[in-house]
Amino acid sequence: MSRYLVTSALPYANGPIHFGHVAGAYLPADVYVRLLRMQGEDVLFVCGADEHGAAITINAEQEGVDYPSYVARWRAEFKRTFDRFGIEFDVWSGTSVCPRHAEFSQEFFRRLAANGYLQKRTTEQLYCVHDAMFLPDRYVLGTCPKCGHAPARGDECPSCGSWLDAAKLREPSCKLCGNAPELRETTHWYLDLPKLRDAHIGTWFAEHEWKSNVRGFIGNMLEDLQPRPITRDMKWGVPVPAEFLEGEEGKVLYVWFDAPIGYVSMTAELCAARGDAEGWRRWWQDPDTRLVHFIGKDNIPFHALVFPSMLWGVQQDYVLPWAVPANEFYNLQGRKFSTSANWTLPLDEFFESYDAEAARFHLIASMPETADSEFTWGDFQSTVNASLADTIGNLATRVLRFIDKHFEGKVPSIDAATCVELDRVLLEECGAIGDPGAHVREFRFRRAAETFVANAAVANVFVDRLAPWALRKTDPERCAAVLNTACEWLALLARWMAPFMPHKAQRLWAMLGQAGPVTAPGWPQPPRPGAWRTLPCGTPLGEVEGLFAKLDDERIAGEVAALEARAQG
RNA sequence: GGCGAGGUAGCUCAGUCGGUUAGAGCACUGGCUUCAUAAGCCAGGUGUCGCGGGUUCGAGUCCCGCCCUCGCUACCA
Repeated sequence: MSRYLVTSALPYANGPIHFGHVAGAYLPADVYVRLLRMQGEDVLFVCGADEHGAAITINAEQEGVDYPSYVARWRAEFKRTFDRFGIEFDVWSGTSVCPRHAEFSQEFFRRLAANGYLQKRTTEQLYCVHDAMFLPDRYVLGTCPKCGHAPARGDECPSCGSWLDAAKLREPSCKLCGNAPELRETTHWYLDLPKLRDAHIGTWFAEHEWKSNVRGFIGNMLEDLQPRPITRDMKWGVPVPAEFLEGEEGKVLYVWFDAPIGYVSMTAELCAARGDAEGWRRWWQDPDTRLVHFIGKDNIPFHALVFPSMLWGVQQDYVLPWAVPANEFYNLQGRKFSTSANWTLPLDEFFESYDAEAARFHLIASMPETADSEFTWGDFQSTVNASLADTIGNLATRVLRFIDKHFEGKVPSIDAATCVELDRVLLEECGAIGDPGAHVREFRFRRAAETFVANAAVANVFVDRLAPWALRKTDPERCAAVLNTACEWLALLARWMAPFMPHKAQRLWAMLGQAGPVTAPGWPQPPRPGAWRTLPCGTPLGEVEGLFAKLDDERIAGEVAALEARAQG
């Protein structure tokens, strides 16, 4: 048995997260974690908000809010969204409030410096006197030195598309205040990625298996790697350790340097809360740990290259990522999610009207696993109606209501010989049965969802073939045996359902008269004849209710219209 | 510009190391059934596998060229 340390990308505390983030980095991780737990693995699921960086300070100041309050608001907002989706981290924190975050981050910096993986460089950068800050390239506007187009951004000209050096823009101005910035010298530390690549990371990456998007992106980057600055001239962030400053003030670790260290410091926060201050080492410095980073594709360089380089470069026996199941992007009805263009699904309204677990399942079933994908209302309706309500929900009600009416609401009886016969029919003649969990472990979430639905469809075929409504009149014992078998299958479905839709699974479990958590018996082995039944005959069933409500066409059309209306303003 | 991914049925997509008549779901049509949330089951496909070449006994799959779509291009998360 391995130990799994699972992380989801730390959401940046500067704006709302949407379905795309959930589908890409949080929901798959939650499903993965729930499955591993049912399989008896030792798992820790870590996440928190990423709370430093220039964008946060600028927006907080524009709103006239202090930084800690600003990020606290987003931290709470994110948590609310995760709660509504049923995404349950073992620890949820934030890089500005996690107790030992600064300590860990500074320690990484010191160790990397001591091991010769940092370089100090002095460069000239544009400084805005009015805003009292060095300007990130994107905050510089000016005239493109190549094509004369204005305004061009400091990083790229929107007209000719060429890469620009902000310092070479003609007539530069600060995007925030409009004043002309001046060039000032500043000193920063750079992470020596080429050296780390040559020392170990290049080989490590080449010898490990990766998702194709990760291998493609990083493989390409490795060929032309530059040292990367990891400090900034700012107030908000983890201070550069004082002994490095030599009198200079106001330097902090670059947000992308300290953010992933949050995975470590938050693990330590959790362990400390459990009374084991050094317990984090068991997760981070024991080679039996499998470190799994769930992220969107925008985070690939950091999780598959920069952070591993840091982890290795400190020479403290940190484990390196075992898997980086990076997803692509999830769009909304043909366009990118966009807060500014109002192309969004307001979460409050969504959860007032729709079942959170149905949403979970649909996001899993349409996840951008290998290519960008999208949420469309039509697809959502199709998943809810065809897969969840018709195939799965209706299976439960057709079987259980029948039993309520004709078998006193108890699991009907079956004898050993009939078990053998019906096992054969169900398991061998009613369609292909797969293990959704096997696909989840391979990070094939869409296929896992598909397999789960297919497993439910098998039972519909079984019930139709055996036609218990006819048997009831001709052979009541056989009728009971058929319904018994259908109940057993429902119990199996409830367990298979649990990682995807934990509450629905629990309800189905209760409908079958089962006490305790549906997760308690663990993840089911693939059913084999004579080795899968668990229900004692005569168990009283619970109250039968519909698991999933169907969505009608008008309602869906209304949502599409509302989405477009919001975007029109 | 560079890099990457993709272009397969009306729609969404799956197709592993090249190997039978190219598959699934949805939608649609017909039949069966009546336990169930008007649910279920069975049956139904003439698809230039983006275009053009090439390699091969054999190409959706490999190679070359072209067209189209999208994303990324690491300093802004």
